[in-house]
Amino acid sequence: MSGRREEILDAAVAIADEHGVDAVSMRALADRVGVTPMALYRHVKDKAALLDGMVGRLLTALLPTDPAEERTWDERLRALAHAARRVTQRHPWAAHLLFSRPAVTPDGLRAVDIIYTALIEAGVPEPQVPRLERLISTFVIGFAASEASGRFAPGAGDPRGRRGHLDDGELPGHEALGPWLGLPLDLTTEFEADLADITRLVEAVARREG
Amino acid sequence: MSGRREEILDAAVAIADEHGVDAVSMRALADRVGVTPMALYRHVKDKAALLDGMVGRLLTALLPTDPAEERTWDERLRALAHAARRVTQRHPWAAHLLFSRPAVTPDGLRAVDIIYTALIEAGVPEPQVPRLERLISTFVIGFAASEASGRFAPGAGDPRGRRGHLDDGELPGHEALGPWLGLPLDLTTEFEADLADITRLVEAVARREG
DNA sequence: CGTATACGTCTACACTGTAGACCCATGAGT
DNA sequence: ACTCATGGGTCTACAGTGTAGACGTATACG
Repeated sequence: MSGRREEILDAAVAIADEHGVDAVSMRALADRVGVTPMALYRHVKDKAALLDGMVGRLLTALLPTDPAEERTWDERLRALAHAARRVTQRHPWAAHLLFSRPAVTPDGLRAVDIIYTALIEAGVPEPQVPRLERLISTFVIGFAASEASGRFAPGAGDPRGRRGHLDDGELPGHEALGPWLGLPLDLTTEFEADLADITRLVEAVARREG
Repeated sequence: MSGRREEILDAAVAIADEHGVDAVSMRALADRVGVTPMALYRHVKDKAALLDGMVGRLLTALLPTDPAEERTWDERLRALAHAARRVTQRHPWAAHLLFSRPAVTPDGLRAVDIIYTALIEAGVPEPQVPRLERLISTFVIGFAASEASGRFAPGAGDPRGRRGHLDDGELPGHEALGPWLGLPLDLTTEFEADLADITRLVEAVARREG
């Protein structure tokens, strides 16, 4: 009940934001809270549980603050997706933790539920809804994690420099796309385009047997 | 040049497979190789570089062994996706490392190239190809990582038991889907269905302006 | 012969998570 | 008024981590 646990989790999040998640050690966290390392174990079972708790705190921030019921299903979906991306931009370390820990926290379930209701409203046949929820959340979290950890970083996709010792004939695709690779990429508009495509995917599934 | 490095990386992979990736310590690895911990640093810059090298080894296994040129673009895509999933099933620890390290290794580029050529063959307008490649690889790796780390695990999606202290009214989506949640899920056929949907997505993009 | 080069060893340091025993304030019950 | 449980905090100690730095040695090549 005591807000002490939340205090601790927030301190841990702050450390991770400032110095990276690796800087979150029990000792450093204890220092920050003004307490002995072992005292933390009264509020947190484990270091693993600590990390779980940290993402839990962020999940809360992900949910729409105002019910905002007015909008259409695809706008609600997009809003949630953008919120998720915003969180992982502010807290890059959190991105790949979202994969490890199933979203069984209340807030996690609430997020899943938003997707469920959106898909139902879109006319997706009910048996397909859970699958599409997983497809969407997987992509969104995956995109966020990729962005946060540099998988999309400049120099990853193409750069002529990178593919040093491969015969050009070995990478026909890269060769064909020469002009388009290496452009600076705007991940925000790319994310938008991806979401639009996925929205169309949902509509297609709904049409197939709605 | 020396195959020593590969020997070491393979030993590390073996340890990770047997006892989890956390069991891959420089000391444990050194023991396994029959050498002193510090000797490893002649072949590997860092622990981080060690992990990179490990996923590099797996990437090699991902690529199609025989050129297998006969097939259509979507079959080649599906084959690659399944190969990726197979790898992360055999080596669950590797899944989320794939997100951290950009695929700049030669084998990584080769995999990207397979997707590029498939998309071009599908008729996707060239400027859109890199984006769709990222969309697809993000989803595939995301699916693999989710599966490997239990995000899809039974008990994650619904279970009545889990959503203990939430008013049922708070999760209308879950309530509406009651019957369909909690079914045992067959991730292989789900993955197939997802890939089919994504194939259709690609076709739609190709149609839009092909 | 001499000298690189590749490979390996030993020692040492700062740091990690956490088990176990102990302490102290508060408040409830009898 | 006395006991007792409970929640929070402290100290010590241990086994394990990655890795910097100095030192050794055996093979291959000029």
